[in-house]
Amino acid sequence: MGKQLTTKEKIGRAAIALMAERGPDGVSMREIATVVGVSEAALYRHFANKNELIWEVFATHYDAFAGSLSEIERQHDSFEDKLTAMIAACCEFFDRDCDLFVFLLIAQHIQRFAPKDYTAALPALLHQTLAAAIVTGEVPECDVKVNAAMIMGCVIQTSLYCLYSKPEMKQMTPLARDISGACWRIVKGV
Amino acid sequence: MGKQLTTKEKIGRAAIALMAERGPDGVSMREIATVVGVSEAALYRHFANKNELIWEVFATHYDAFAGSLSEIERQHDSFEDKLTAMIAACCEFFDRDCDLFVFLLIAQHIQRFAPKDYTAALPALLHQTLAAAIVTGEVPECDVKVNAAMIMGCVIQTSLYCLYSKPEMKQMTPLARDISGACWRIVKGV
Amino acid sequence: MGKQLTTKEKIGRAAIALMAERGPDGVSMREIATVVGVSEAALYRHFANKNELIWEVFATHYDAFAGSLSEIERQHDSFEDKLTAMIAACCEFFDRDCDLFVFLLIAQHIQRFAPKDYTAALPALLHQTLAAAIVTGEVPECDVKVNAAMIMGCVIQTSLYCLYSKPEMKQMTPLARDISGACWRIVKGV
Amino acid sequence: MGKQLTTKEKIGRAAIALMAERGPDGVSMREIATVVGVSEAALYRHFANKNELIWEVFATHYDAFAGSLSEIERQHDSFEDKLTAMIAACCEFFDRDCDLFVFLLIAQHIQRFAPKDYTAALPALLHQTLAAAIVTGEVPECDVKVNAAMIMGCVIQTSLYCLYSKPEMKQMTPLARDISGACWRIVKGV
DNA sequence: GATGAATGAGTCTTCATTCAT
DNA sequence: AATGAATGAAGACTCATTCAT
Repeated sequence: MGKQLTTKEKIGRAAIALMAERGPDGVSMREIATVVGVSEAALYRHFANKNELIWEVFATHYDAFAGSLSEIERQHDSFEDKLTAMIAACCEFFDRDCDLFVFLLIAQHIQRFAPKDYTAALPALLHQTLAAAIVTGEVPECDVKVNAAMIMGCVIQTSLYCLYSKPEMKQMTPLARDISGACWRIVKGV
Repeated sequence: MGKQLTTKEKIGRAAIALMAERGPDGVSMREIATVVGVSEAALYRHFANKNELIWEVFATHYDAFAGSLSEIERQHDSFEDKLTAMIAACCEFFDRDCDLFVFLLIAQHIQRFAPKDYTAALPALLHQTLAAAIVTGEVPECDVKVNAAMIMGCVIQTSLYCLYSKPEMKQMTPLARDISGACWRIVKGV
Repeated sequence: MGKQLTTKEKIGRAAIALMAERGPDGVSMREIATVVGVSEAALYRHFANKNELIWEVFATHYDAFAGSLSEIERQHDSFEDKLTAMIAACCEFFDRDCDLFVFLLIAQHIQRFAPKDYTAALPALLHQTLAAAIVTGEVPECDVKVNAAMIMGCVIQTSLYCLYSKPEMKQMTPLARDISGACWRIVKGV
Repeated sequence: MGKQLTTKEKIGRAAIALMAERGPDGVSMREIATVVGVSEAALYRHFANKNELIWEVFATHYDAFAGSLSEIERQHDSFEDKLTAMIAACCEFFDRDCDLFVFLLIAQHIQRFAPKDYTAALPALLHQTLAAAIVTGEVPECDVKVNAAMIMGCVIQTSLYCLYSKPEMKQMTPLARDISGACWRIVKGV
């Protein structure tokens, strides 16, 4: 049960799968329609145009993912626990739905389709969490944004490594402890 | 003096500038030609087609950059010095020629245009350097590829942060010490 | 009534008319679209590409024509009657739809667009008919393929003569008896 | 000796070879230049433009061939001898220089490049020869143009048969007697 | 909800041709 | 004689989008 996808959801999934691989500009509406098995015109019954399709699909999943990470953050007390749990969640997410992970976190060009005042929720979450940890003295004073960026970099780049490792893609979950350990050392300083 | 660029070089620069921003698929030959100030057909006297233009421009600069990093690596003795110097070089490169840096290191989709047997020189360089440091005991045993990926992630993601920081782009060079410190802690372990 | 052509058929007719005159390479998709009165893009809803357009149009009509000749062949008993009737049919065809005749029989380059294993049905029909006549003793032993070629040559070249005869094109039907007489003499030998 | 071709001659030969296969519209100036081994611009030092190149190359060889056939015609007395010799000459020509033969006699579209008042010398020669034979009573009264067309058809279509016969092209010379015999029967009537 | 047909603008690419050197 | 660089026009084809049904 629950496997019944609406046409709109199918379109979203197809867009994600295709664009994870080739980016928004590399995927045509025709291609998406073909994969879904509907006519091109049908796409326009569900999304006003290509831009809105991309953005709506992105925003929906991005918000959901950011929300779940935020939830995880709230469920842990120490910064180290928060960090470890969030990174573990990212790794599990990658292993569960690699296309979506890539689409959300790696296809940078997606930003082009964002509304003017859009601010990315994920970096923001990391900033706050890190800032709070500085206040509590768990981690020493540091440039919050730079350190948040490095943490994201550790996760994203290892994902890319897993993605492109041949002959068959590697799993991220086994690397979760290594990554969170490294990130903890990044912020913990000397 | 000496700044006389050939048409071919101008085409390459235009392609880099445009594609750094929007990726290969987001830039048309017409656009490149317009920026350079020549006809579209003129591009084809210098590059067989769009794919070759992309790849030749990428490979030329990528090889040069990888070569210079390799040189830097050779000029230092301890792993910590190597790492610090290489990251500093990356930061200076970003500040000096941000478009090219982005085109080379961030626009991942470029890989699509690579010949079959292509292997990226930059990760390879990091792998070797790190592996050697493990042998000498400078850094403890670890998964070389994962740690190399995290180092690259730290550099790339902070670059992205600088790139998108408004109102005006930030410089990477002031962050060089922070980044190399973090990377050193990543690999040095507990 | 009944003359309502679908767009696809109109495209086919336009292609035939234009290519009969100038050959496949001499006619652009734009030209065909203009003649039909649709956009260039519309052609691609009906044919995958130019090659397939050419080949599908050719094959459809060629098969139909070969089929009708084959039917005529079956309806007659003696070889002389078969030959006479088939040549008469060719002449009537030319007079009825000169463009199509030229497109099918004269524009030799069409063969370039054929699938690998394609064998022309018309020469094959002539070969069989002639071979059968040799078996029954109606015509003396001879090189079937060479004689079939000469028969086709008589029809095609007189068609060309009619086509280019000025001021106004000549009719083939009045020449039918002359041509079939000549062809009969070719094969009957001394 | 004598194998030293001028650049202009090389261009002509290249054009013939390429256009015999794909027709004038199927061959680009670039292709010709590449085959000859000169730049495209060099072609324009020898021919004003593509049309003139095609026409000049065609006219030169066509006139030469028509002249040689005309010579052969003059060297024989009876119509049967003339016919036999001319057809033999065609067959030898085909075997000696198939590309040129095809370029001259089969690529019909060449006519498009002819000057306004151009009249084909080869059909004219046949017409005259045949008309003269009617006057002398060697062949019975008949439509000169139609019969000339059929004779040409016999030669051209058998050439096509040889051209396309696989695996390796057939020779025309062995068929010369068959063809001239057939042509003689065409015109000799009952 | 969905589709087939259509389109104008745009894609990459090739064309014949020119011209300074 | 020859060439490398250039170009405007045209080539085939794809794009996102619309609309009558």
